[in-house]
Amino acid sequence: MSPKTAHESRKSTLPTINDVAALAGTSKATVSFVVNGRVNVAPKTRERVLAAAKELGWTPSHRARSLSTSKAYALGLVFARQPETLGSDPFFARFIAGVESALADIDQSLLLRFVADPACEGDAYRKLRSQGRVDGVVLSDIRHHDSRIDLLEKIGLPAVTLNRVDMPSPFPAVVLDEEQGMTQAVDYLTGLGHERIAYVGGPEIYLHSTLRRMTWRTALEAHGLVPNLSVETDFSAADGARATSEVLTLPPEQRPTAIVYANDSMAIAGLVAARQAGLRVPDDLSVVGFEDSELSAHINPPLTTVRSDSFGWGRAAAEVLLQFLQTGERGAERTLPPAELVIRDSAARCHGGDC
Amino acid sequence: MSPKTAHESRKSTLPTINDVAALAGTSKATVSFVVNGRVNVAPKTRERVLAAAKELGWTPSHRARSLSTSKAYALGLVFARQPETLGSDPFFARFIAGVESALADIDQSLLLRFVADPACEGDAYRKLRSQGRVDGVVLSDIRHHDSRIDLLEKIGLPAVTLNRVDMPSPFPAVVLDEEQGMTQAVDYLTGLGHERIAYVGGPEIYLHSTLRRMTWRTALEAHGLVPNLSVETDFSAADGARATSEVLTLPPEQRPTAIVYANDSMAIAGLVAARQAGLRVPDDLSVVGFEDSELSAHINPPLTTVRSDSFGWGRAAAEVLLQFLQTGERGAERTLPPAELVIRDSAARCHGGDC
DNA sequence: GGCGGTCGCTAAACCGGTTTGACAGAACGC
DNA sequence: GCGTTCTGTCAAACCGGTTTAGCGACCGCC
Repeated sequence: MSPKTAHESRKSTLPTINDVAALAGTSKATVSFVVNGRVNVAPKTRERVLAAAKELGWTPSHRARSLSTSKAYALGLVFARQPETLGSDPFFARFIAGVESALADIDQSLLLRFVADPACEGDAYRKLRSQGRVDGVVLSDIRHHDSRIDLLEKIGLPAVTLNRVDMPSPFPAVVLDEEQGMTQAVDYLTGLGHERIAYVGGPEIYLHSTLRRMTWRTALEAHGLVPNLSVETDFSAADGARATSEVLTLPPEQRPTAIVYANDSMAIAGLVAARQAGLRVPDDLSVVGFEDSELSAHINPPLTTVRSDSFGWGRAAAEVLLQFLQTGERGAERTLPPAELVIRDSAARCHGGDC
Repeated sequence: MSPKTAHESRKSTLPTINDVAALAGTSKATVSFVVNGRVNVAPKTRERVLAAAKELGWTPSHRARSLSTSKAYALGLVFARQPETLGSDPFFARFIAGVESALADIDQSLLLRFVADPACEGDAYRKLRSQGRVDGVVLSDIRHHDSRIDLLEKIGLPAVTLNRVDMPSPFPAVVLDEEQGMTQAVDYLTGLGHERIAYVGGPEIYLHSTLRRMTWRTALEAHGLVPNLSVETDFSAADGARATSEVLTLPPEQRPTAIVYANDSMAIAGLVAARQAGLRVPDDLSVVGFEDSELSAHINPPLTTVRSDSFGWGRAAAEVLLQFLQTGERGAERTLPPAELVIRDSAARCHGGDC
């Protein structure tokens, strides 16, 4: 660590706006005006200030700026899930990366919080608000009549919701149509001749779980089929395997010839369970996943699945929330390109049983 | 939104320390002393203050506290990876959840940043520092002679490194011995009679990639075997499959009878590729993974893999960094329980070829 | 009774920005 | 030539905490 230029070696204290003002021979106010592009500042002065800032390597202190403007310049994201289940969920990483990408561009940041106990969830939001750490929060994993909506409205913490909620909400939503992908999946399977198509879904406490199941149901009914085969799981691979085994123990004439899963982990685990039950995939059983994880293209057979742009969803969520914070208007709903079926090889023409 | 009690409906402005002081009939200083458990405050006064704070629902403003103490109460974590590769990496979610768990306990927070371009990496750290958004950073994915060490020292941003670095470092390290798991894996395979054990590793720019490979090499040599089968990948499932195919095109007498992978995604993709090449797993080829992803227990055959406690690693990293920030002393190195081989069914006794 | 010391508390300075109100000086209108 | 507006700048207040210096009151001691 040889001494560098004067300001780089003085590492104990960062330069402040006062240093810049002194060097530029102006007042703090002028410096502030310059960096914020505010009122009229003479071009010559502006340049002197910018030169001084550059020389000192000064950037406005986020802390001071945050205090004086009463803004946190950060958004929050509270996950009420076990880290275990997040690890295998490709949505998670992609989504937060998307949020982050929108925030980093404008020097804001993302504050992540994990809570195990749903009871702690409310406290987490309250604390985020009362400590003033975030300007708003992104609400994912929306539940039926989600109590967070009322809570956030009460404590005055703005939010954006992932997809619409099933109640009046003062907050904007960013909508990614997953129904379309689900419908495509069912249509695709019926097109292959399947008539008994099961659905292995996520926990019904989540709105999206129910929505996906209802879509599956509606799509089946549209083809005159009976949606009587659905199993609820906790989203884990283990539970996906369990659900699969369960549904495959049915007598052959009731047993599904195709299964749609709520995520790829379960689809893969289910596929394996089916094989262990003596079925060939896709010959005896067709399998369709959801989310399109990295691995799904590399298993055998490559997994047909429903892909959605989680990164884009995260980015859009951040953008919508930021705009909501600025304008205070819910504004027009932001809609993303719908989820789409990507066809690989895990589903095939139905030829067994009574097809 | 019916009006609640007085202070809850006054949602536009949060209570401040002045409100609390006024209600308790004391000065701001006394309130500050109480919440920080500082100098002597009469028990009666303390209670009055606490009661007032509770009644108003007051929590010290993070913003103000941050400015006056010149601390950010946040740690940073910069990932120079594609979000895609993070999504499938179970390490990522577990690790950040671990860091978060340590921070949330003490009302600090984690600031995540993703950079695509390595050139942007330095800027990200500089900005974090000059804006004063974090008190320190966690350095993961350490590279050979990692330039970040010098950079952080120069700009005066404290850090903790995941495992030791290969150069003099002023920063503490939190060490999780992955070599032991790798050695166990190789020992286990040789114990099963394997003599040609390949290694499909990650990018050699990472210290841990090289370290794992060297450990594989050393372990083989300890058994009198020749470590001539190793392939470098980019950690993706696709590249794992590619590497596997590559190594399996060797003539039978050179072809490996077992492969150790640097992560589970590659192991699974590799396993599938091997089958497509006409090999049975584990009969013709044994496969060992790394990381123990959720799915690995649910594929066929269940994957034998090396498990490390990423959550604990994250938590420990945060703790070590926080202590480093407080004391300024690197302190004793923090060592975690080593990675361990978990034996499932993807490796078996070698019976083919010249075993 | 005088004195030093401790206890409990407060006023005020400070952290580093933003923002308001005022004020010179130049430009302008008549 | 003088009043008026406009420009560019700055001093000072403010955001909401922490921290220091200091001040009465009370204590014990000689």
